[in-house]
Amino acid sequence: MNVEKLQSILTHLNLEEGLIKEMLTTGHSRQLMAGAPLISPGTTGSHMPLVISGTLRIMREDEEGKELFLYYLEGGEACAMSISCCMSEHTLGFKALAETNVSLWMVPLNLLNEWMGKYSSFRKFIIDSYQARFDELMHTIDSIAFMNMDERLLKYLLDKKQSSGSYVIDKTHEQIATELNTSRVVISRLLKKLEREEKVELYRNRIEVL
DNA sequence: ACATTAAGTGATT
DNA sequence: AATCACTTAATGT
Repeated sequence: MNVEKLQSILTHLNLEEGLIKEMLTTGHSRQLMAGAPLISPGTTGSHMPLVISGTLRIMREDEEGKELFLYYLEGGEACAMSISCCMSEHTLGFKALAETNVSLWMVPLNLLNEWMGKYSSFRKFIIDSYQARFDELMHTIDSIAFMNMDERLLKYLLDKKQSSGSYVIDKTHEQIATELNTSRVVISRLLKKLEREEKVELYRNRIEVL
C-alpha cells in the first residue's frame, strides 16, 4: 500500500539496502486519522514512529493539561523523543497528535542500538534527526522568548502557507491560540488587525493569507 | 425556532 | 498580553 512511498523515503535518506530490508521486515505500518493521538504523556513507547506522509504535532503538556507546541514532524522525519526514551528508559513526557491524516512506519526500539552499530547511515540518520529537532526547538524557544505575539502569529500564518502550499488555513482562532500558547481573544484581535492591514481575510473556520 | 460554537469588542488588570 | 463578560454571527438539529 504505502510500501513504495516508504521505500522511496528510506532511499532518499541514503540508508543501506540491507538496513532498508531489515526495517521493512521488522516494522509495521500505522495510520492515524486527523486529530488522533499517537502518544500521550506517561506512556513508554516500544516503537519509534517514522512519518511516511502527513504531519504530526508534538507538544508538551503541563499538570493542568495546558499544551505547549514544540514542533511538527513531517514526511521522512522521526521522533527524536522516542529515541531518547529508548536509550535512557525514561517515560515519555510529551504528546503527539495527528495534524492531518498520517501514515507511519513503526520501528521497534530494541533494534535501534543494534542498527546504530551496524549501519553508519542509520547512525547518521539518528544524529541528524536529533540535530534537526534541536534546531526546531531553538526556533520555537526564540519565538516564545523574543518575539511579540503579532510577529509570532504572522510567522505562523506564513509557515502554514508555505508548508501546505495554499493560502487558505482551515483553523479556528481557538486552535491557533492553543498552538501559539495564548488565548483565543488575543488571536482574534491580532487577526483583526492583520485584516485591517489587508494581509489576511477572515471567515468562520478559515483564514486566507494574502 | 432553538442550541451550540466561532468570532468581535470594551473594560480591567 | 491575559482574563472577564458580553454581543453578534454562523451553523447544526
